[in-house]
Amino acid sequence: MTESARRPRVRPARRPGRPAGGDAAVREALLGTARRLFLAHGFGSVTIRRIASEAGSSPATIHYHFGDKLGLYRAMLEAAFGPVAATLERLDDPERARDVDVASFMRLYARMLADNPWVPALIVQEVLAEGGRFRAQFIEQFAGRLVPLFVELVRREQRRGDLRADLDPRLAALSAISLTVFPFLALPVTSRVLGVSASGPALEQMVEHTTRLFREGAEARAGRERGSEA
Amino acid sequence: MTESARRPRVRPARRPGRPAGGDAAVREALLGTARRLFLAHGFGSVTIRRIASEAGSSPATIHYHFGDKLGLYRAMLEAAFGPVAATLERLDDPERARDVDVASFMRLYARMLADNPWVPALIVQEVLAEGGRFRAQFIEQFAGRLVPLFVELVRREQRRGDLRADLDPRLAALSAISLTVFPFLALPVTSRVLGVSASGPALEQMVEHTTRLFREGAEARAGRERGSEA
DNA sequence: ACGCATATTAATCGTTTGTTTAATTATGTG
DNA sequence: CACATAATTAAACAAACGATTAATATGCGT
Repeated sequence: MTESARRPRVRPARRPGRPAGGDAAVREALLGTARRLFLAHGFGSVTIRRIASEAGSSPATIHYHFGDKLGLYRAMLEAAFGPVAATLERLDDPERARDVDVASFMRLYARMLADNPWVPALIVQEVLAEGGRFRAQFIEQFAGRLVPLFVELVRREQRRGDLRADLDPRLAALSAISLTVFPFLALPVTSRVLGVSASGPALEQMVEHTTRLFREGAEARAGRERGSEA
Repeated sequence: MTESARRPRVRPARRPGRPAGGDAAVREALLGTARRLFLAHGFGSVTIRRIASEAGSSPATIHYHFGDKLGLYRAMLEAAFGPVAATLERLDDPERARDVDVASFMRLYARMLADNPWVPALIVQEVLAEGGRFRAQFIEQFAGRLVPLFVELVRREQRRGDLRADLDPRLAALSAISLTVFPFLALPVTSRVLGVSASGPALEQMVEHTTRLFREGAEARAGRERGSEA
């Protein structure tokens, strides 16, 4: 009687049972692979088989840890937006928020985006895109607190006389955010057609350019006020 | 012999055969429905059954007109980006391009986005998003020609002495595009957290604010030059 | 009128999908 | 060292998917 009569024909790469290396690395691997694949192809175009396979696991393990595909997706979002939440926490502290201005805010925000390169991509795909599954939560948790904070900063600097009083604070805040965020969102295009980068010295150069353009475009100067925008 | 023995049990809403109203309206309906659904839910999450159903047609008709799901998708993109192509044509004409400046370019671009509200959404989902199926084509057809044109406009105004000579023309062009495009991309969020709109008088107000911020942030003024950004 | 080309659908095919179940192996505890 | 618990897999399921085919009805040139 040959060996193959008793054993399965092909020795599988991994057999059932609790693994020896007892830690939560499997969860992390699944979340990381899910982030990469959902980002690269979209929720509907990624199968849990593929996620499990590329994470060195199986579909049933996803079910065990996250319940279903949407559960894995939600857990991935929760983990991936962590750095954004951390940045917001730092600004909500009234102690620190006192001596922050629009320019330093723009710098802080740009560096967070540069340090976590999947965040711009997630914002594009899950917030800005129609049907993005994270839009409502993003507005509630982040945009709904961060954007008014930006507007308030502009108002404060207007009262101080640093920024033009005839600016609509909401439009000015929107412009500051545009100048800060869009270059990261457009990186896949601009890196090809402009050769720009958003890391290393090029990042600092870009942040410097951007904050200066906003500052000089919005600052109060003698004999410059026109009819109010608001 | 009863009638039901010869006929199908239920008279279907529509039976096979070439329809009476003989025109290409079916194609248009399919393209429009596809645009709406692909935009709302993403390529992978939309079934051709649903597109056909909501367009009042059948899956086989999609196969007849477009070959397969990807063929319908590509035809939809081709049709939807028509206005962008038209705008680019207007600017590539050397006759008209002579007396256009950065500000008027920003205005033109903003109005095109406002007039075709699905264009920003498509740019988000099919160009900026990772794995966007239109990215390469968009770069080749639009961004690759439009962005250098923007850079050239900045350079021209620098030579004229209208814009600061120490600006990096590529970063300045990027800022102009950021200020123009981002507000449309972010509309789903900003309309909720800022209450901004991008139509009617609010659009003109936004364009006016944006062009002025760029102009005054980038214009040449006495005693203002610093070390070159380039 | 006739007949070929055009446009449409119902029905169905083979896959692939997300999910579930049952079996299997390791860990931790008393 | 037994035994409950935790973590994993192979296998299988029903449902849904994209695609195809054959039938069918209209339009149109002759």
